Amino acid sequence: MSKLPTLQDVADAAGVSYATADRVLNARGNVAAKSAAKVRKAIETLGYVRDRNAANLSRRRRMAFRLLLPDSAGGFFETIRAAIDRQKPLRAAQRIQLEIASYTGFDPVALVREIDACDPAEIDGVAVVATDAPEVTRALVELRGRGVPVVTLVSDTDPAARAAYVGMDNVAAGRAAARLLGLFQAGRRGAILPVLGDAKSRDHADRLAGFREVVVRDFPHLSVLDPVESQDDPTRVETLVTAALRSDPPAAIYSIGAGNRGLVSALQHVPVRPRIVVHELGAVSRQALERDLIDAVIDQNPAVEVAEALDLLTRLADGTAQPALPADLTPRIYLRDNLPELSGDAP
Amino acid sequence: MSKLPTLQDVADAAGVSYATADRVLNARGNVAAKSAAKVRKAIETLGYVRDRNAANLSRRRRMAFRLLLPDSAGGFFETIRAAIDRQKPLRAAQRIQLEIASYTGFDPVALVREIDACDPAEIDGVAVVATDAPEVTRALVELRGRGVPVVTLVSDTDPAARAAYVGMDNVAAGRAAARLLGLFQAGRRGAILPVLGDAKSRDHADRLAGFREVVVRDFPHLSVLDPVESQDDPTRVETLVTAALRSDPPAAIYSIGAGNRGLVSALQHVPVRPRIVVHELGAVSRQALERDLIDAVIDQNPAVEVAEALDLLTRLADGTAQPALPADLTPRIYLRDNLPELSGDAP
DNA sequence: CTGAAAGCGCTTACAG
DNA sequence: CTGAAAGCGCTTACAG
Repeated sequence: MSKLPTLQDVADAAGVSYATADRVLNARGNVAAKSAAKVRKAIETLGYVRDRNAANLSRRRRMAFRLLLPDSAGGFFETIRAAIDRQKPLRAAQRIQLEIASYTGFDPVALVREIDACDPAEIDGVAVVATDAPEVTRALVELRGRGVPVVTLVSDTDPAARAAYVGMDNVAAGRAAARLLGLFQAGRRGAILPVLGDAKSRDHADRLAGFREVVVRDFPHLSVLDPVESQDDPTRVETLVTAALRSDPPAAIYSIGAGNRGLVSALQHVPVRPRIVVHELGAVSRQALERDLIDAVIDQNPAVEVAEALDLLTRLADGTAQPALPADLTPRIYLRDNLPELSGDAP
Repeated sequence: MSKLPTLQDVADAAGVSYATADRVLNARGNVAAKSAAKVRKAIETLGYVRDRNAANLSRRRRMAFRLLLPDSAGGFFETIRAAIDRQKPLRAAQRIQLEIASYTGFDPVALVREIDACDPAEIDGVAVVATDAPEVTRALVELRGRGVPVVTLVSDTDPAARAAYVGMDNVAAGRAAARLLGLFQAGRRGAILPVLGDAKSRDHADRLAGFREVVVRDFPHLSVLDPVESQDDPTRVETLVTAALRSDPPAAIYSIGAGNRGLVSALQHVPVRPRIVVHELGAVSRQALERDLIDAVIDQNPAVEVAEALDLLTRLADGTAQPALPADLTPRIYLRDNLPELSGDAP
């Protein structure tokens, strides 16, 4: 373990005081050009790297991040909430506090209220499951104007309203679903039924758009049926899918929203089931894969997304250009063969 | 930013000295049962969480990890090397030094030499691309016996020889490849050609075994041809595939090893190409996806694996049960639609 | 423009 | 069994 150089070593090598070395390291100014040059050379030759933890300690850096989530119970946002809770010990040990604030439904007014409630004196960063509404954009822009870093999580909004979007590219996810189902048909003709949660929801609309794009371009022998809408309600999903399977069974189903439980129920006693791709790896979809009731799951690892959002906020709040950990948030494709081990992760 | 409690706060609340609070926090013993109870209660009620960074600083914790890699130039291990280099600034700022040691070929003797060269006085952890050879296992067991944490990376060995394996489950990868190609055939009969690098290499053998297992069980109408072996040489791959496509073209090809460049060349002017799944997302396979020369890539995100291995070693060397970041190292499936953005990552 | 000193929240000897 | 003190590598006032 060869000793790593400290700033004191740098100062000694440069023949200046610790304080001067610190001034050039942190570009605080008020240093003679000659001294600065000497320090810079010493940093270079010694290969000095600042100890980030010591720096943060002396700075008394403590961060509090607020995560703004829709209060929808069960399902996806429950998973997000669980992922946040699982991050708390890790972040607490780094003096980073995590607060969850829930807003009712996807109500823009409620969300704006929560955004406005973020006090720059208390909150060092905000991750928000956003919506497209202009009043939300306005509120976020204003929050950023007050100096609070903002990232959108899972669901994006106007780029001007956030430093970054941490979440899946839903258009890409739809495209991938189309590619899978298209290849599964192996050139045969057929119709695909999209089961939407809500056509007005941005992520669902994006997935459908990507899906259509690829089917039309690369699988012209396939047709996309008019989507049915379930409002993410499993019972409605079951009814809709059962009806579809009875009349004129489609060759494939692309389940774009939630309600996998209903889908699975509808499939339980079908003699020949269509090819099926659904979203979100949870207890239900996982079991459905294992029982061969569906073919593939497209997932946006919520745990990784949460971790990435927090890392990003930390770097933004720090101001300094910190190196990042690698993360790939592209849509993940799970078959029954490449499932991750269970870890209390699935809702 | 409500002030987080320090150990001093705990000591005050418990009515003992800082040192005593520290003794119970760190289970150092020599504390009266009554004092210990008071401290524990104070920790509980205050919600005290130790500042890990301050602790590490005062401990002068500096770590040096050695990564033992085969010296094979180009291709996969080049990517691993690049991922390690990209981790250096991040780890250096946390006082963690990274050293790469290369051993020739996959030669067990050379690897054992490198393992034995790890001095417990200098090295706080070792990540090794291992092989199955018994002498390697022996050397690693001995290294662990000297108190050095060991994890295997990318390629595993006897479980007794390491604390954990960080890498892809190659059997699962083979299964997933079979599932994809099986579904792509949509019930039609056909033959699949496996293109191996080296049948004696553990990871290739595992992939092939998983592949066969799923084809036999779930796609009995498909047959698996005798694998051809390329020694991961692109030119050989090209020759072998060209020959196969000329005589009796298979319905699909599963490229298990390296040499994607050769595969792509062979496919360049084929009128009707087979369905194709290959391994490792790199510049070549990426472009092949985009040009629709292949259908899917199965990838084991090397950058994430390296990060995970280093995190694991840090936790092992620390001794303390540190909370971990989420990571999913299961085989990743890329189509042309869900590719990650380029980031100088691909070889 | 330059420097000496206190303090961040811990751990580690050292003394009772 | 208990406590007081120094020090980890930085940053932040404060004084020249």
